[in-house]
Amino acid sequence: MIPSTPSQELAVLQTSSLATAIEREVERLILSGSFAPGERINENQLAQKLGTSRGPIREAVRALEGSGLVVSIPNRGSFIRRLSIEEALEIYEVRSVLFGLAGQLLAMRVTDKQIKQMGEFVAGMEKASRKQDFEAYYPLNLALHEFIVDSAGNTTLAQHYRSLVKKLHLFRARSLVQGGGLAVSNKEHREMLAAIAARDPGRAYEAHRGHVAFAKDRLLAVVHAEGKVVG
Amino acid sequence: MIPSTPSQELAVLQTSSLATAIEREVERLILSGSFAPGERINENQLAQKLGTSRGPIREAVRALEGSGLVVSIPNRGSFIRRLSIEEALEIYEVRSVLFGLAGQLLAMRVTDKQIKQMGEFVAGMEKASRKQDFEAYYPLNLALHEFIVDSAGNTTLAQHYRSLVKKLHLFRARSLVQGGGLAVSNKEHREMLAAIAARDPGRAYEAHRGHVAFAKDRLLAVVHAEGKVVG
DNA sequence: CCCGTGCAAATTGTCAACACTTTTTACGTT
DNA sequence: AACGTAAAAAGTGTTGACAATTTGCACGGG
Repeated sequence: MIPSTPSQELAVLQTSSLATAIEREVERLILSGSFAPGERINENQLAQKLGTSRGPIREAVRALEGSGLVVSIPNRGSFIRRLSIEEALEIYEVRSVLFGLAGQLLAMRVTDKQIKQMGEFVAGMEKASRKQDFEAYYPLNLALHEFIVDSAGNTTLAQHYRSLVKKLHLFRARSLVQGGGLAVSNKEHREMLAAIAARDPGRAYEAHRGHVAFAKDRLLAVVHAEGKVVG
Repeated sequence: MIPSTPSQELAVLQTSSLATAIEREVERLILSGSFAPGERINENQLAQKLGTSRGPIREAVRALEGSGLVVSIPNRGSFIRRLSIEEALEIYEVRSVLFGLAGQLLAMRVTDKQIKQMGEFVAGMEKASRKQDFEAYYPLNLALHEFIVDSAGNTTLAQHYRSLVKKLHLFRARSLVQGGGLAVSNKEHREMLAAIAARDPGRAYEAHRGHVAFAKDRLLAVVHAEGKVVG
């Protein structure tokens, strides 16, 4: 048989279903902010926009509800979840131990090549930090975190970690997340790298857990400061 | 308006939808073993059995896919997930730090009444253990774990923890999970309780994390022993 | 006897229509 | 003008039907 060369869109449909493709698209719309927290998802409107019917839309929304990005109220509709500061802090707590575990597991199995790769990420962030280049910093930071979680060798851990990170995107004040300065964060990255390079699981756990826990503290500090100004 | 007294089944439908009710029912069927791992979920058959149509069934299955109890293959159907020993061990790793966090958080907020309640659970298990009464032991053990996770004051943590426990039910050899004896487990429970009662977060984290980690080790030991006998 | 081919049954994927609920709008009363 | 009420519009919940794909099975060739 002659192998066909379908469009990339159709290629996706071969391994997943239409509902899954819709789920990814809606998730993208939510995480990018196109769908604002609290906003209702209009099934008819979305179906028309994506050139499909309501059936697959409802399946996709149901899946998103399970991942916590959407809440459904019977006979009322599905709404983009609104994340309170308390919930955001809760998520940080859970995320911190998961990231700690990722560091611990990575320390036990890391290769020299992976250490080198991590070093490049950290060095790149330090460079961006010195130049106050936030645009360059952000993707590198994301890449380092993804790299650590993916390299830990525990897909369950990676799935739950990613789920938490996605949920955090719903937090209205997520632009504040980097509040507290890049220099402090870089220092923590250095300690993480050192612990991994030393292949010390306990030290790596603490360094990674602490990194997220400190980020939580920084967020809390910013929110508190904001609250005092506003109220 | 006169409040109606609908059947319990309909009462559920008021707060959730038919798809959610179906999701719960199918989840129950899976966790109870009525649906065996690897088995396909026949949409028509299930719809007829539950007196509904395929629409809500598909929504429910889609949600279960998100929680990892079901895997869907396009044009083939949805299957009860089969959990390998490697995946089970992965889950234990994640569960251990989550339970550790639960213990840590509980130690920081526990009331005297809660300490007393925990003590009763532990005492009950010790009693059941002495009598080798597994039937009495199991629900008490479950209750203690649920109590700890629910009392930690972090719903995100509780949700993810429960999701992991449900997934572990898919493991074919879950009957082996208690392998290693109840006495050892009770000793760990005592240490957990002592750490909570002392309101020592660090000690509580270690005691709780260790409890699940040891359970993982015991499972691993049993599986290894079994493997040697078989192969 | 084994294997591939092709038809038939079963099953999933998708859609459009209908029933029911909620929300909005218009209207009349106070 | 404000409020309550009722009709109309909009939207969700559910169903049955049709299309497309996969699976099971009989048949015939090697």
